[in-house]
Amino acid sequence: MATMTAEQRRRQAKLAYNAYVAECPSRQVLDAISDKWVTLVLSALDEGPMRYSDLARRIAGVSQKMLTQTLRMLERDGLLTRTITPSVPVRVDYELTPLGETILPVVGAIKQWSEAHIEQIHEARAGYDERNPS
Amino acid sequence: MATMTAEQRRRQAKLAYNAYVAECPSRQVLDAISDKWVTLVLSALDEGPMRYSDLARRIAGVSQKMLTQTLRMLERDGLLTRTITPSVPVRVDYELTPLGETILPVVGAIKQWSEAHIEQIHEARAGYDERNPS
DNA sequence: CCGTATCCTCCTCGATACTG
DNA sequence: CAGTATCGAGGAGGATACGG
Repeated sequence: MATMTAEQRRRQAKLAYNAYVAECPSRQVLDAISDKWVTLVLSALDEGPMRYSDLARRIAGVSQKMLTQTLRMLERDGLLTRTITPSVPVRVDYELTPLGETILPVVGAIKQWSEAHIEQIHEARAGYDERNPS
Repeated sequence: MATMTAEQRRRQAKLAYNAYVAECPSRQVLDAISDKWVTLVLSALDEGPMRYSDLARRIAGVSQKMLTQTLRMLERDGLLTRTITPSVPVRVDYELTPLGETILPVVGAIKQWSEAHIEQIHEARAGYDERNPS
């Protein structure tokens, strides 16, 4: 449309850019693993398969709702499998898939960088907060 | 308190666990870089210092508010510097610090894993959604 | 040019209660 | 045991308008 105002063109560009960013693989993966409980679940399962109740106990702060939601997301993304044993009472086991295992080194890299540099970050924050009170 | 109920003990444990997780270096760093605009800003600045308006143009989808907020966070964490030149009109330049540069490989690792495996994830999602309609 | 201030909306997440 | 259903508070983030 040649008759678009500059205003309209800017909005269009913004929408297009945001759609593009949303499709970005890095963005999708980052969104997935930055979820509060995801790394905790993945790390726990790295030590072997676990039942729902094991995970709930191990990750003490999580609510039932969030644990279930997190597990469903990870199952949907193919990072873990969910196996139901229809005994009474039922038993549900979760286990990392090979794909799920391949992402652990990435999480490990983040962990390593974090532990190596968190001190510097804290110092930077303290300095900044001192220079900028309020 | 020995007179605590089981209910109270569970709440205590949950609070303690959440406080512990909040302090975790990985958590803090993950929270920082998983922000929608952070990786885009860091990547842009990897190519060299930039003015505020350069960043705004380059990252087309961001609002002024979010761009400023993101830059302040990164400055506070010591990942970039902010230099004001009090000309008229003012000029503000942003530049990565050495610390900021060291985090780029981590972001790169995420990007690499994502691009290598996003296809598998999309297939897993499609399969899951087919098996679980609704 | 580089922001701040305000308002307003959506959406996440926890708490709680209930079920096969 | 392993969830689902519902509600409500709180925060993130965009739009808009204004300021140094």
